Amino acid sequence: MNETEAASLAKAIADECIAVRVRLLNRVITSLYDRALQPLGLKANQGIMLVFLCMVGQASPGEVCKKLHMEKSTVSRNIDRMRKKGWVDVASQQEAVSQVITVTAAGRELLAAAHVEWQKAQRQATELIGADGIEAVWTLHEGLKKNKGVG
Amino acid sequence: MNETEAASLAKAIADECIAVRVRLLNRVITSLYDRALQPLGLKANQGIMLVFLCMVGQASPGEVCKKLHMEKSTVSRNIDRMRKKGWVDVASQQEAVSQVITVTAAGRELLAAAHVEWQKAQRQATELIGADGIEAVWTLHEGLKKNKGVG
DNA sequence: ATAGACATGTTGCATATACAACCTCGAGGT
DNA sequence: ACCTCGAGGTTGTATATGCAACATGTCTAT
Repeated sequence: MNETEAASLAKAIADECIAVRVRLLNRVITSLYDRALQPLGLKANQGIMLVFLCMVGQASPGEVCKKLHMEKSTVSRNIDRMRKKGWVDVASQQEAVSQVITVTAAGRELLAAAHVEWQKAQRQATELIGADGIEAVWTLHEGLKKNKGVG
Repeated sequence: MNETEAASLAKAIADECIAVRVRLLNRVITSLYDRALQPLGLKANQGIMLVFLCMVGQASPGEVCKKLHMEKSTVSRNIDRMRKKGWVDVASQQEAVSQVITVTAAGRELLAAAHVEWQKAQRQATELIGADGIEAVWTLHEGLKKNKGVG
């Protein structure tokens, strides 16, 4: 395989690859939200987890994994960080295997503060990808909900 | 802010948030490619960089950053890992600030091997998101190319 | 000339992600 | 009663990501 062959093969991959585009989109979008939330010491991912937990009231780590399609070790360590910051409580239910995560009052206050910053990022993201982009994101998300059962 | 207020605020965010959906999509899609490329010791991101470098022949780290919209520290460390594995060469041009990265013969062989595995992941991803999903991804990518100048 | 701005990379730190290995506990089967 | 198995979490290791700080070399304005 010489340089010319490699170049044309590479171009074929680059022209078609879904992962290239999805990962690029992820980096661009995530950076908008990370920067907006930075003053609160919150990253996009923990923000997403906080929103999910506030929404459902309480959940086990396993439920967070399933709904957000995050790896269990990621969830485990993120919950630990959030617990250390006082945003959530983790209770090992007596006689039960699974834990129960609840959001503290401080966590709810953080959610309220994050909402303001989130709106800024959401506005920037909307401007960046446009109405067509929004619709495209929703199309993709609906497909995943159908095929993966994610939240 | 009590639990009820937090729950409805959280639901409003979850229902609209672009980052939630983009990040979820990224995790799902990336895992398909990571698993397919795993036998080669290659992760999706280094695969993307390898494809880009093969396609253009040679590039500086800065050019990789711009085209792939990756942070310069990410590129710096990834190039270093790829150099250690013998996939690329890095030459500090004499009298020049910027470096020149080229793909080695081993790197081109890896590209050829990765192409086979890539096809598997690409097929899985296509099945997962469907024709509508493909079109949506392309819509989003075209928008980013227009607004961000990415490759 | 020389000082300061700028471009280019590297390194430190923290979080995010994922696979693998491990631990613990409860549920069934024998 | 005991043993295995599986579900649920934690920890180890590695890569990915991004901000901040730093190092270095170039270029420009004075």
